[in-house]
Amino acid sequence: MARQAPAAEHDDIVESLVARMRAHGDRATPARRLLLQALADKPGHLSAEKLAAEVRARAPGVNITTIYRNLYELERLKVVDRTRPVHGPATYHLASAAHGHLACAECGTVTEIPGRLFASLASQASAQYGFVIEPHRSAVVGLCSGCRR
Amino acid sequence: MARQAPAAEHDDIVESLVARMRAHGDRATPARRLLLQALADKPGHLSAEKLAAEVRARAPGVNITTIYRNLYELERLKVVDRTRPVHGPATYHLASAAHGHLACAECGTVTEIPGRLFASLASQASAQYGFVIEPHRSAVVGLCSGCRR
DNA sequence: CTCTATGCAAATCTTTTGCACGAAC
DNA sequence: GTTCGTGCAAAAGATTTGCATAGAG
Repeated sequence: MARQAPAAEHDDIVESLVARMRAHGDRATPARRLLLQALADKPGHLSAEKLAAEVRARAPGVNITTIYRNLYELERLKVVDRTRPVHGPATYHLASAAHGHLACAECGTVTEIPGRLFASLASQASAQYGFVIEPHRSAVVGLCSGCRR
Repeated sequence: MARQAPAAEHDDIVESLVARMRAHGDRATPARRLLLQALADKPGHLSAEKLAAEVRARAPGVNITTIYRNLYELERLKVVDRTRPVHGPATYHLASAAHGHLACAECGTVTEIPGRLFASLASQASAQYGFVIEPHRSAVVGLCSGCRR
């Protein structure tokens, strides 16, 4: 339902995130709302440049610098996750449910997988190295089913 | 033993890798030998710039471009692995025994761990997504024991 | 001698920073 | 009215590319 209004569906998500920012003393600006909306609307992992394009579709004046500065702040607040693919610019997405990433070295595609697949690795890394892994920030490199052969 | 001649210890490794390159039609140049030697001598994960410094210690004229071009070729031949840390330039190291990486998001340290810790994740990624992971090319992000608290 | 590898300079791509002005509270 | 956010320009950092020449086979 509401197939014609995909953006509106995420208004509540955006507002709750704006509230979260304000709780940290950050102000609620149009550019921020639009950035959060772009992150909420687009399921995939987007680069700063792509996100800027999304924001500009509604507010043409927004500079890429603003996008970077807000992404940096959002990352600090753990609202968004930043992942670096094998090649090209870093990608960003809302820090949703626990999950990890499979990044294809060949085609660059990033696939989300449930965080529980990291359970075994997580317990061993913790026990043997005192290292606490954060799957949502990690990209495990390899070859996807399409590029495998 | 041979504590005073750490570089010489790896001469055979370097030569076998040079041979491997020649088998692919690549020529054996001084810059390449020195790059491979730097990779063999230094256990850690080094950036192109650091590797250039190592090479220049013995051959001052070598350009960073040459380093990048050779690293690209070595990566293609699967002689070296390339990993992208959370921040900063990509790092390179010899593709030795199967292993993975734990990259601390706080201090940037990269820790090598045995590839077998990825066994569970590997089998599930393969079974459920047809994705073949390559732990040696992957950096699992998190917090190291020192930065954890 | 032929073809690859390198040096050098310049371009490209991604991200960060300084500064002055405009907007949120 | 203060303080923070943004635009613009420029810088910085990392990597790639074009071209002429030096060097390996």
